[in-house]
Amino acid sequence: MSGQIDAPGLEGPGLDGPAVSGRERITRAAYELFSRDGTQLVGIDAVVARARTAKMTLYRNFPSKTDLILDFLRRREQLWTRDWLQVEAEQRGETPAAQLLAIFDVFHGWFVRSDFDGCSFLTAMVEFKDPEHPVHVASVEHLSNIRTWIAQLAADAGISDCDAFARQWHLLMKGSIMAAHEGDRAAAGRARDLGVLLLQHHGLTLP
Amino acid sequence: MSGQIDAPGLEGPGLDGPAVSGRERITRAAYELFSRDGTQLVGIDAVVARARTAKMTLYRNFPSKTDLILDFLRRREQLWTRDWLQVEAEQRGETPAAQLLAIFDVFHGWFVRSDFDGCSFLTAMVEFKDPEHPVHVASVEHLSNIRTWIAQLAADAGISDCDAFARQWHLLMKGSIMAAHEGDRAAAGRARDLGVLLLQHHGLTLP
DNA sequence: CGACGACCACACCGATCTGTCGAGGTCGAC
DNA sequence: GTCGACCTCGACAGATCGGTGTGGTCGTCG
Repeated sequence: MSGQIDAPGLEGPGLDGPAVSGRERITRAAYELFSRDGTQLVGIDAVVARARTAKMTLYRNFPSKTDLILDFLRRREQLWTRDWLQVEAEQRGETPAAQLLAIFDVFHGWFVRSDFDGCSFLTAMVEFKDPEHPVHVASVEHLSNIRTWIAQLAADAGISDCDAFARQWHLLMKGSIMAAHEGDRAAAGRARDLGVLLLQHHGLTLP
Repeated sequence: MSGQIDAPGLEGPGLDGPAVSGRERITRAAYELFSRDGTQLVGIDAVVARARTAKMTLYRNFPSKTDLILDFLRRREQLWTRDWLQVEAEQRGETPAAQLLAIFDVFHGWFVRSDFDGCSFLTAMVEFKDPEHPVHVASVEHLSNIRTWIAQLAADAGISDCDAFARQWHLLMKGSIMAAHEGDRAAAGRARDLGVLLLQHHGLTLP
């Protein structure tokens, strides 16, 4: 039970772990603060204070705040994308098509959480609008990885031109997340309904 | 030609206008900088420098930077939403359904611009994640106004439950904008294709 | 034991942020 | 001419930013 993942990034021991020290404490503190409040608003001092470490400990492990943000995005991909979204969706659906739709069921549980914090990749991409900024580039890359997974599911479902399909499916995901940001708690269901239309358009019938 | 609007916010005289002074210069400078770079990254000094005014001129007209941002969002709704998006879309389509689809044609022309700067309402909403922050509230309000327009078009098209339809349509719009942020220049076409499916699902056939 | 390296606490740097103040300049109304 | 409204210019306040330096503490390991 305690080991079960029921929310993105909330698993594992907290910062009060006994033997957890140094870099790991900072990485976890940055994850909590960045995922909730974004990266621009949160200062180095806040990260250090939350990690209960010295500022020099941070700068001995990370060359700059930018590197800390990039590390956060990598961790986010591991905890949110892979360990949570992909595991949950593939667990809930039996067929690839059902797994695609299950993404929005998982999203629904995410959107109605009181501590819904949005997609860190989208947030970081918007925060760093300069397309050449490392954080922007990394965010686009992580988003692309999600799309690769979608494309694989689409291929398994027998959909031709699965790359174009994946971009459309991803568009629904991103649109629903922005709608959830606005406060629409039913956004996942709306995206799911559109997903059903798209799957039917590709000749897939659902149970 | 010169009086024709061909891009959001690029119409009208520049800052070099002769009799344009004071508050108006600041408002325009803020529009140019905020719409391109976001609101957090751009400082008061940058706005003042671009407007070629004194800082006191700004603070005599606006109580705080937050109020300047709120003024910018109101101006964005006038120039971008009403004068540009709504005018262009309703001009390109003859029927309400065609006007809805024309939104994505307009979006396509927007996405392929080299100076594509994204939706300021979405950007501001993400920049100020706190749901109670005045800028966040205002952004959600401006987004809601867009949806109201969509719902009216849907009602004119004879769609029942046009509010739910508008939320789905708006979801496609937001998803395509985020995809364009990622660099997908064909995002508008993908959203348009999904829009066609949605219209067909509501029993509408298109010319 | 002694050396080393990781850590902490705290002061500090220069830069930048929002916002304020005052002293003077320009110009139209009267 | 004179007044007053609006403007410009530059300095400054107070806070915070990312990032650095120092001095001292602790556990570990040769």
